[in-house]
Amino acid sequence: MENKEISKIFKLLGQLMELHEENPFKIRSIANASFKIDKLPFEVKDKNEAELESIEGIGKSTANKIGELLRNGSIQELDNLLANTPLGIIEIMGIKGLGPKKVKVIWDSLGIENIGELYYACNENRLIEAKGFGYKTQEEIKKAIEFKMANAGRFLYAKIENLVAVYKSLFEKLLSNLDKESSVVVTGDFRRKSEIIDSLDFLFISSIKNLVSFELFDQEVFELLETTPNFITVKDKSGITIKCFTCNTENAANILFETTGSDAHVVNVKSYFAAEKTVFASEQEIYDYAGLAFIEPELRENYKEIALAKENKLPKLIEFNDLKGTLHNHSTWSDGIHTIKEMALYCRDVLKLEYLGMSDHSKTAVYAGGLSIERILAQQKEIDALNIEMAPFKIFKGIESDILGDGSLDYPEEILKSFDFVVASVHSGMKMDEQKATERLIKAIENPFTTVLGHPTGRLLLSRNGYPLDFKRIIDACADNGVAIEINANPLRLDLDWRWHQYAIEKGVLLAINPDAHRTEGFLDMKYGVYIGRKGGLSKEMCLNSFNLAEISKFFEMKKLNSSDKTIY
DNA sequence: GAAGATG
DNA sequence: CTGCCATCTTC
Repeated sequence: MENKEISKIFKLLGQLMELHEENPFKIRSIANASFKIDKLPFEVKDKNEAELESIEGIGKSTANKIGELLRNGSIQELDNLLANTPLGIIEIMGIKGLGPKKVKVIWDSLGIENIGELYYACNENRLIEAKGFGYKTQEEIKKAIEFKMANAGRFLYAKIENLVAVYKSLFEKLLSNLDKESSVVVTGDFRRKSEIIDSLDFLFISSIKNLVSFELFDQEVFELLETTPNFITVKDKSGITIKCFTCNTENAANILFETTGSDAHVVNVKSYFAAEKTVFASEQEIYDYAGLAFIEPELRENYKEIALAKENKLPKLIEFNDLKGTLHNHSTWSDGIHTIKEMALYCRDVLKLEYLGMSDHSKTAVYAGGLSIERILAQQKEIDALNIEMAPFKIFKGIESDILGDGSLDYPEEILKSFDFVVASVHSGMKMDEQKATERLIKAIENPFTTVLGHPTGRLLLSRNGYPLDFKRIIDACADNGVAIEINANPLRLDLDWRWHQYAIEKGVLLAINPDAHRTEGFLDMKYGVYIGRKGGLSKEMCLNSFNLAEISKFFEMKKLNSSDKTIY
């Protein structure tokens, strides 16, 4: 069991204790332990109880509970609480805006025990009757429920990556019993590397007709949704839809092309066919037949890729190895769990990068350990020393500066001046309308010290919509001011959305694949940033952190040179 | 810790 | 009715 999971279980335990009004001191210690465990730089499962007890913020009883959880896979106290709490109540606690206190109020006073009832109560305007609830809260909750419903059964790419491999090998095994020559390939959303996956699609290639029936599946695990002779749809326990297509080896290329989609792409490619034809030896042949250059699966979204293929002007898509460094990362100076040195060593020795951009949180982000001016100066001293020690590897001094409500950055000019680069991002006031949010961002972009615009919309996929933006104006402003835009590589963000990459690239705006790492493993998220950049048509030439050390040093210097003859206010 | 909603 | 403060929740 990993720290993240343990932390989540303790969080739930704390919430349930609060829901059942247990001793506030005990609740505090459990909540505290949850927070601490998530931020530990080592795995709790590798330590014994005595070692755990010596961790600041974890006492004897908490250490015991961790031990119990690791031994038994459960905690008795939690099981008891769970037995006394309807499942629906626990689901309700997962809705944004509702913590244990408020959930208790609606459970007790309105008798609501599941999300359906809660939604009904919102629609009947009954929630405002409960103490602590007003019209605005009711509408927020209603929206949150609608958002949740609309996203049920959808999954982040990164969340189901392992599952895809598991199912693929399972299906391969099942099929090989029937046909030694059979093969299974992944198709659909996943093959196109969509940021959100609505269904896992597999293509079974075999000479046997009507190969797939529900008998193939473990009916304890899968629920049948739909079946036709060459197609079956099932749902697994996690709620994801799995589509299995079958074809023979002769039409495999065609069916792979069609099931990969997107539908609009397939239709558009076929419109280039001189005559209807379905037998191809490979996808390459399909594109040849249409008079188009081969189009990588992730580009097949009918977003100009066909016009580019027609002119043979498709970009050479970026690859992980094109990245020479990484910008926008956190350390123990703010809310990261590894020191600058640990982060730097990982970049240098494991990832073989040439540089690391540190950008901890700025002072307004107090909840994330944002840096006071004094601490910035101290951090920069540490970086200077590390740069001598680790040369030629380079650590750039940066900051993730909050963009305040009025669009200004978080420090006075003389401090902003001290950084090699500044990532400017919004962390507060996320409910602005399009006009206000756009003006605010443009003001931050026009700040001469802004180097990179961080996670432009603030979205968290499947959990929170970003604020609305006029993307054209934002990107145009970046082009005018020489500001790069981040592709935040955290699989939950992937923000800037790939649908805007082409426009940015056309305007000459560089995109930075930023992991936003809070620990060494966080750097690996850059893989997802690369995937989504590829989807947006990003080449290494337009990626800021594909620049080598000399190039990016020059880029930062030029930006600073330009900013020195401008003033902010 | 600040900010927004509520009472 | 207003101002002010306490509580809950999020970032």
